[in-house]
Amino acid sequence: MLSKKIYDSYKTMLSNEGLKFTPQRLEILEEIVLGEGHRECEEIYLSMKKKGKSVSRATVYRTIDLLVKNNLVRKLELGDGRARYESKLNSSHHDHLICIDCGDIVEFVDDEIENKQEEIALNNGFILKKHIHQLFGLCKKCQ
Amino acid sequence: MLSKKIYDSYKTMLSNEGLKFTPQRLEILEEIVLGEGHRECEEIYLSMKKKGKSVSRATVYRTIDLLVKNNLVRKLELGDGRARYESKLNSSHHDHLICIDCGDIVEFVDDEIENKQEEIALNNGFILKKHIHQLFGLCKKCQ
DNA sequence: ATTTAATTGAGATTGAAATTCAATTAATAA
DNA sequence: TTATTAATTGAATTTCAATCTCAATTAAAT
Repeated sequence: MLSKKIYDSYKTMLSNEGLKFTPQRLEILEEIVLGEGHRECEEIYLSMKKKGKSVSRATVYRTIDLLVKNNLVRKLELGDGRARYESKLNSSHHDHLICIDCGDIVEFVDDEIENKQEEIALNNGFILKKHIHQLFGLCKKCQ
Repeated sequence: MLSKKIYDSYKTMLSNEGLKFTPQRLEILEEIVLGEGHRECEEIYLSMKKKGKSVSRATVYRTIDLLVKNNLVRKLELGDGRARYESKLNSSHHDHLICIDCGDIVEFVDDEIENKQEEIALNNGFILKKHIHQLFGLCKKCQ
């Protein structure tokens, strides 16, 4: 179950956007925050159906877009045409190391790289807004 | 026109893969090597048609996949659902800084980041095969 | 309780990319 | 050079994730 803090801030966020607080919207955030990370829309949708939730693919897609826009969820594009999603509420910023064989995902952060990125943007006259940094390779099991 | 060196190595590559050296395959590589970088399949296709080349979308898609697979062309996925392509023959390795407003692309390299990436992979038991590193922000004009 | 505008969901649509298959063509051998 | 053969091409079709449509439903303000 979602913590009161998250529950309330979600309600406030929706209210601020002039949107309604619906059972589907609540259950989709709940599914993402409490469930596995790095899942695609279809997996999230199927997991909810399996639990007997009344929800449609269209609403999952729409709500996830909303959550991404409001910084509650992070969208991962791994280049295979299907986006993955993970909650931003239970972990801090990180990038991803992905096994090209088994699909396993490891999270990493490197402060030096984070700083370098800012520096590079600055040196080119850019204001950095976001970045995508993904390392692809073979994990221990797959070598 | 393609240099003899590139022309010959392309022929060798195709031969090694048991593939035929066709006018379409030659002209598609020529278009990518001699034309603008960071273009999508459709742009490459239309540019060729404009020049009166006899080629189809299907062949452009198929040949580009082949060129990417053989390391002659780099594929860029910027998260908007359309892949961009650039020749790897006229420039060395680099990553990209992209303006989220005007779409302008600046290339960058940072040796320290390159090393850090290897280190991170190693520390997690991975053998690094490739990486995607994209910085998104506002360029000078768009701030 | 009523009103009103937002939301939902089944199904249709979109668009980039991949695939099909008959006609064509490159490459090898005669 | 010609014949043979297997690969290639391209128009059209298909795929698939994602988006959109619109009638029915529902949250929330009055």
